[in-house]
Amino acid sequence: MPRELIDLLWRDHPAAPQGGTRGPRSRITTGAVVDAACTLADTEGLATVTVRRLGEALGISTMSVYTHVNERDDLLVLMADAAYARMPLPAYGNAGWRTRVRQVADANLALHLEHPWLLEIDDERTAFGPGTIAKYDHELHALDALPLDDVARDAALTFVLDFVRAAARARRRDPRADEMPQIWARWAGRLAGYLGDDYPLAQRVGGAAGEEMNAASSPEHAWEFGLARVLDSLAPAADGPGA
Amino acid sequence: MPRELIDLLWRDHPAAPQGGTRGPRSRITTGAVVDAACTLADTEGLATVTVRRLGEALGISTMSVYTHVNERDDLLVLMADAAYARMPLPAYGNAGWRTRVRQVADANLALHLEHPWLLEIDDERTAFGPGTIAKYDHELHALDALPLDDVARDAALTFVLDFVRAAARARRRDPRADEMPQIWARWAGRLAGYLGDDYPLAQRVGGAAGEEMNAASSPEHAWEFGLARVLDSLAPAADGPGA
DNA sequence: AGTTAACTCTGTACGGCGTACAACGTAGGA
DNA sequence: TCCTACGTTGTACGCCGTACAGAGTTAACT
Repeated sequence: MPRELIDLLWRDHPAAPQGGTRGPRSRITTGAVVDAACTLADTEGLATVTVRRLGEALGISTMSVYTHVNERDDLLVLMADAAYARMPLPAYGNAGWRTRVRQVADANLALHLEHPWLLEIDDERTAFGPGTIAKYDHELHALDALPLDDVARDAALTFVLDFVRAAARARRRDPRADEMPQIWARWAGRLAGYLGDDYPLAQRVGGAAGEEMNAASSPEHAWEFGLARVLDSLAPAADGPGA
Repeated sequence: MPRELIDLLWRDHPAAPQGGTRGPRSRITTGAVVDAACTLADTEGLATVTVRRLGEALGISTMSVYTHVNERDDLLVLMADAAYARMPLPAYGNAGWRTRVRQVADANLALHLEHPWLLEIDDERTAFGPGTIAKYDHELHALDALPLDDVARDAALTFVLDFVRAAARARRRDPRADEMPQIWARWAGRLAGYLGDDYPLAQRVGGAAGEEMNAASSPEHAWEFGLARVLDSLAPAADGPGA
């Protein structure tokens, strides 16, 4: 089944090619492969989503995976689109643009916290998937009330989503997090020796930011700080170019 | 020479351990390994920076690389810190905060365009390197004139730099760029068939954004759009919390 | 009904990767 | 002089993605 990626992305669409009828029916669908890959990535990280482990999880041989997916890079695109497709896209009702944009930002943050591996997938071809397009359309409508032309509307949405991605990246649990206390214990003294009294501002601010990061409340603080600024930055457009 | 990463990062500092004097002098320094890795990444991409290729480029055996660097992940940290260390950090003079922040943003954009592989390195331990700390200190001073406490100042700088990283990521040349025209030629018709008249907003805006992206002037436009918004979003702080 | 062609499934194999380990060579300190 | 710390290297192991060829299965065609 060497169907092209575009047809695999749209495999649930009525117009999608279904492949010939000859030969044995495959025991597994492309959708099942993608789902298995997603749950594997959710539970053990994207790095463990190897073709071999995926075949094992599905109860098929390693090479059989390639019956349903052309190559690993394609699989990553399918995974990302599947994750986007599963996002709830609640109607905005008569909410104002601030509420709408905040809703979009919250939904995307939740998405990336639930599927951190999405941050590691950066393939332009994802843009042509049905889930991605549906999400894009829905999120563009959050900006309906703002007087932006098409290009500016796309740029504004990108601006918001890039902020969310950066916030999600900062919140992501470092795979080295378990060792960091020991590492820090070994490093702190030596680093202090190297630094001495140099860079007092960096030392003070960095120390404060580091403590804040362990304060548990920090991520929410940084999120609110940034999101408020993002919203403010879009506000002038709402009041016309003269504001 | 199994020195710890922290000591390798600060290898040029007078207080850094130099290792014993016994045995043959190594023909190559850690700095040379890092430099070779950076130029290799600049010219052929980070994926080609393998231990084997690095040894080849340096004229030493594969395993000799491990004499100067503990593991590949450590090498990436050293590379990132080296890139930061090489950034020019010009004095701000009496420029206002807007000029300063713009200068910081421009410098970081230039850095990421010159070394796109920096976007692929995301290791918290980089924060403890001398180049990274010097850069951090310098950039924090760009915000001197803004009435921000330490935690907010760090958050504001992160906000700016995250925007720059996202912009650089968008400008980065996709490794699949060469094939995209052919891919698109094969996909365009089928995608139109799948989409039909659905998602008219997404189709219109996406089309406009896509055309704009081929307009060569687009990246500068998006950059100016976003940067202006980032600066505006910091402005209220300058006028006090009441504004 | 028999043949053919399309299709799934699988095992083997190749060239890559990071790196553990042991052997060997080389130099200063005792 | 011998010891010992250190640099250098080759081999080997367990991963990875995937090309390829063969075997088994089924519907369509003659």
